[in-house]
Amino acid sequence: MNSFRNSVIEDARVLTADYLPNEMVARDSERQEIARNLRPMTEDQPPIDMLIYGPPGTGKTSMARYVVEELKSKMFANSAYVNCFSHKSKFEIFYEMLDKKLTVPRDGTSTEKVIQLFREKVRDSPTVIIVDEADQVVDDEVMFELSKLNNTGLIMIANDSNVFGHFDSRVRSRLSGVRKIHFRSYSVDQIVEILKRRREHGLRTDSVSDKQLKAIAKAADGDARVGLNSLRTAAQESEKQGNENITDKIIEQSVEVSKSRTRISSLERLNKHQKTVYEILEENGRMKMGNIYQSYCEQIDDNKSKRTIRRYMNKMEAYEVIDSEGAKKAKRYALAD
DNA sequence: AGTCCACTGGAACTTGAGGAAT
DNA sequence: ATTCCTCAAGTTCCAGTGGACT
Repeated sequence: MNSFRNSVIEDARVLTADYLPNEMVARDSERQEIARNLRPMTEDQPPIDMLIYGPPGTGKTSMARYVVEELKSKMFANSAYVNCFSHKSKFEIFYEMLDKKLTVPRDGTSTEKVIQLFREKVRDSPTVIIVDEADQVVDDEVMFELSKLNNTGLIMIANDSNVFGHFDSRVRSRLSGVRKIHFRSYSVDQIVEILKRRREHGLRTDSVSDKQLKAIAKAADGDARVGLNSLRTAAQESEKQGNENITDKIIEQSVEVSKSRTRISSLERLNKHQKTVYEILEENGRMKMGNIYQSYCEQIDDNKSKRTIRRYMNKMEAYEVIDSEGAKKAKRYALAD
């Protein structure tokens, strides 16, 4: 790829959060549990469906992909991945999981047809379906259809464990056998370990010290993605400056850059109404619902109903953009820290 | 300890866009 | 061209709950 000798970076791909490492740090029991639930597939039996949940940057998606790759190395199996943040509807979700795309974007193919095509695809080869950001799915039929499919295993990924709350009882009972697996935030030491392994494969080894990795890990606050982005940003910046080693100053800057970048990217996901709520909380600090909604209506012409705003806020809370404390009348909302 | 009511979240209903059927 | 159907997004309605206040 690059014929020049790089001063710091040896393999940039290794430093991205999407890179799938060949072993996962500190998630052994979770790995085993996922593998155990999929294992029946190797004996032609239906696997146990799963919900993996936990805060951002705790390795949920990576681990799911990791275990599925592991399974594929042991048997003939396929996998399908769909992220429901950008594909929310029944049509889009099934369409995304097909590998032969139809004429883009929509050629009048009905949702039923797309599901039928997916069924055909899955019929002859056992398939693990990874449904990322499953809490974005509003239509409970999707989960029903997915859980009904033969010859497939289902891994759902979400931020909180209560994603089925709004589904109807038929779907809930269908999903009642789903095994829930909790991914907790990483400790500082665990993030250091993750960063060390990436350094080993992606960087010239002595370009960044253990102590510096620890500083990055501390700032990442349990979110491995933030840690990895900080390290990559620091490495790229040093490279650009032609330095042999990453300096503390660059580390400090990169941590800031990457933290604000994550914040911005989660803010970019908010719609206009959610942004208004965000700004109100930013300005006023901790507030109760009534006051938030009142200010919101004052600031915006085409205001949505209170119920809708509350739904939006539930989402913001699941994505850790805002926080709440107390219950009922004493409940107060604020920006997440 | 009793009443009040702000807040929550489930459920049914409405709206509007866009494809399918005739 | 029109009517019908499906789907997503939002609204209206409402019962339950437990803090706040007396």
